[in-house]
Amino acid sequence: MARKIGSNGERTAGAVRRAAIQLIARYGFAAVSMRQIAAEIGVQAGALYLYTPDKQSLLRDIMEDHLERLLAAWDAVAPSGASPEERLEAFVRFHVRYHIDRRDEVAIAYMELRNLTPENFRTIEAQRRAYEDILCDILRDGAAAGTFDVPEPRIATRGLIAMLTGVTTWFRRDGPLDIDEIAETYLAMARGAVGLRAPALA
Amino acid sequence: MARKIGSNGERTAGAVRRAAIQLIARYGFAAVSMRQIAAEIGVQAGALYLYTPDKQSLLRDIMEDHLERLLAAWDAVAPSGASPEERLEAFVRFHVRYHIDRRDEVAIAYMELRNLTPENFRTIEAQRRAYEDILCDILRDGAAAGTFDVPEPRIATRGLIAMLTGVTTWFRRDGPLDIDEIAETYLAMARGAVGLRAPALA
DNA sequence: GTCTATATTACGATAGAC
DNA sequence: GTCTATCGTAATATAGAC
Repeated sequence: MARKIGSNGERTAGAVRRAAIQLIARYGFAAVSMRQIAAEIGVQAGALYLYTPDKQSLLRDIMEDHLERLLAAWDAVAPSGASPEERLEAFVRFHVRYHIDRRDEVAIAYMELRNLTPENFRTIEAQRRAYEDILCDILRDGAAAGTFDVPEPRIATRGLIAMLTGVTTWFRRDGPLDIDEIAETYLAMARGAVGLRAPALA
Repeated sequence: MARKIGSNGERTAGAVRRAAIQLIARYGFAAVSMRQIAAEIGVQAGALYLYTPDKQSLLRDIMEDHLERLLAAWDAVAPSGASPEERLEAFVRFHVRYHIDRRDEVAIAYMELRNLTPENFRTIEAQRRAYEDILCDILRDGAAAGTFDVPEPRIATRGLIAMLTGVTTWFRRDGPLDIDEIAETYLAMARGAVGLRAPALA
């Protein structure tokens, strides 16, 4: 969806997006009205339609941008020429940190799939699948190399991603553990789940 | 919520509940209207209010009944006097099977928490926490006995439950794997995640 | 026990003034 | 670029006939 060119419009466009993400993550797409989003940023409901053709497009754009950024962020840190074990470690640490940092978008991407039109769903689902395939390839390579014990890579992939993503439902910034400690705890579980022993120190 | 005494009412009460569960699981609580639920069972919207005082109570009752049944079902199969390892196995098999069998209720219990009033949320959250504690106690006992390697039992509990419950999002009855095979795959991952080696046969 | 009819409120989206 | 005003529709819930 095209952005308008005016001066204040740029600011408002961003504000619309941020307010929509926050409100939809908290209350759900169907429960949030365009009026609520408008009120959150201090404009009237009609003004929102300068920045989105309709409510559905707002949801699709939020999810699409999130998944594009997620895939790009992994590409930027993905280790090349590393062993499956090293790639798994990098993926777990990346996933936990990224999903905590973008909790609202993550919650929307996971919970609001059913509020997409069929056409929009296909687009988003393909992106989600591309992300899933990153981990699945790591598991397959590790199984092929004999370092992982993973008889069903697709099931293991979904199990691990569900486990890791779950952190977004309970993590609090003021909790007893910081992000790195949590990531290491999840990493130890993920390593065990694919049949790797604890690293040397233990 | 009191049930009416009439003859046809008994049947309709059950139909309301079943239709509500199915529709809310599929489209989400906020997106489903009382008219839709009524249409699904062939009555007018007004007739629903013979069986529930309002839409919110319908949601609370669905979640409350589900969690009560879940806790009762575990009590019925929970092994007594067993080792942490045996209890973990029993829990994983129970959880996977029960959550596949009651997918609609499970989806509602996990996704619609934010649509509960604060008071209803507290009730449901306490039940959810009681279920979580079952697994957490198993992990703590295993860690205390030295058979599990679980430095953070609460995090491990949430990770495992998220992993196991994820099965409800992709399982298809006509898929290549039956429920028992899937449960064994998840069991192997869960065992590894808590630091148990694969059982003898491998 | 269920219906029709309705009160009341809110929704998404658009039109036109400024 | 934003506002006010509004159109058309649909929501939850209730009242009263049958």
